[in-house]
Amino acid sequence: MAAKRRSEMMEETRAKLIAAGRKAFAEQGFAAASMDELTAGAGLTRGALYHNFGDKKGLLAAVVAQVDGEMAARAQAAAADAGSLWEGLLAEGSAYINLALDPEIQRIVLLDGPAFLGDPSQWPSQNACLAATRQKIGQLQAEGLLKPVDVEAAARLINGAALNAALWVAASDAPQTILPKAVAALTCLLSGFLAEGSGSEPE
Amino acid sequence: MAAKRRSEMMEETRAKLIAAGRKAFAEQGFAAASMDELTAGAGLTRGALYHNFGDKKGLLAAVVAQVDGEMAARAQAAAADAGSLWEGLLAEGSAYINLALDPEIQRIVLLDGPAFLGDPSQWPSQNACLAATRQKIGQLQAEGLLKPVDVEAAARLINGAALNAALWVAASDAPQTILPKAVAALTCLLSGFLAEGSGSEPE
DNA sequence: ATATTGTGCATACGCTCCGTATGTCAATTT
DNA sequence: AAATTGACATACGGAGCGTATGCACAATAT
Repeated sequence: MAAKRRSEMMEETRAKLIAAGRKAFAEQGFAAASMDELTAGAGLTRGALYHNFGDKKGLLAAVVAQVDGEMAARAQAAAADAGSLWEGLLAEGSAYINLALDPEIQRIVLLDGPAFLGDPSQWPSQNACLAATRQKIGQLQAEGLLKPVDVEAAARLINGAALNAALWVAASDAPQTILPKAVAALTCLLSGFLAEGSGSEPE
Repeated sequence: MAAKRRSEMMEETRAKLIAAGRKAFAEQGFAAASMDELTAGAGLTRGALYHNFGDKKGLLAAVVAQVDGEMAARAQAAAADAGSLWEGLLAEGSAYINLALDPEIQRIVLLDGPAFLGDPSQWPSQNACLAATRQKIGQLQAEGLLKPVDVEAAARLINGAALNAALWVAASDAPQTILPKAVAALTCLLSGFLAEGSGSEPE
């Protein structure tokens, strides 16, 4: 392996720490994860961690930002091949439920994130998922397909409903049987935003 | 003060610990709260705590159960003087948003609760709030006013949407101006559950 | 090329906190 | 009244976080 510049080394250790943190936080939860174990697993010590991220919560923030970005990408992908904008919103909604079934996402982003970093809308990563939903709703509203509700409020409600549904599905005995129920209920809920004679309603 | 029986003393110390825990968890969060300080504030030691609640999470569970019960009572009260069952559901929904604005409820029940005790539906307190919503939805559905969605799913979605909206409202700069927006959006969402020609739609 | 400075990270230390094991004294039992 | 139970306090050990300090190497200066 060729010699590396200092900045490259720095980025590499950051990446290693984030990867190790992601694994540890997902498996044990943020509170129970030990910084000593975590860093040792990455071939480093706590010194590197405090130098790069300030403190334990700093690493959590970095991990959350990474996972959040991946979530947004996956949700966008799910909504990409939808016929209409409205179907795109529905697809994105059910994609959120599916995303939240991922234990890693659930633990890190949905449970520990809000508990230790506070409200998601104030995270440095600025919650890419929420931004995507906001944008879709804005478009739909501009086309007159939705009732005139506050865009931000609608996005928050949708995301909140989806992630809570996912927590329920994930904690149940037979996730695969009640997952469709959750998606159906979410679709139902979303139809409440539709303007009266928009013509976009399913059948 | 007259002498007390042993069981009465026991209940009294439990109550004192729960009260102290409730205060400490609300002000500092569960993770940051010190059991030594907490118990000392109640004129006791950690010995009493471990004897009565097993461990730190045991106390959290007890506190959550208490607050959860109060939440359900307040939500029921808000929905009590509604004209119709449907309006009752709407009132309950906006009541949840208002409840979640309470910093104590937010911190203990909505943030630390799920993070440290897991999914609310599996709490020993069995989430009285959720049960109330479930029951209202069941009634409405029996009367044919709602689309045939899964009752549990609908209840989870509604509660999730409401609490997330509240987190958003609470973290904002001007809560009082965006609170009505959140309530309006929730009302909108809920109307998605209404059956087509139910006649219960507002105007 | 040698010296110097700065930086990335490791090591060492103190402090706090949790959980358990043990002790103690009052209340109940017989 | 002696014994036993149980509620709570005290004492102990271990672990973890954050900081202060040290070290080695890279980057720049001369």
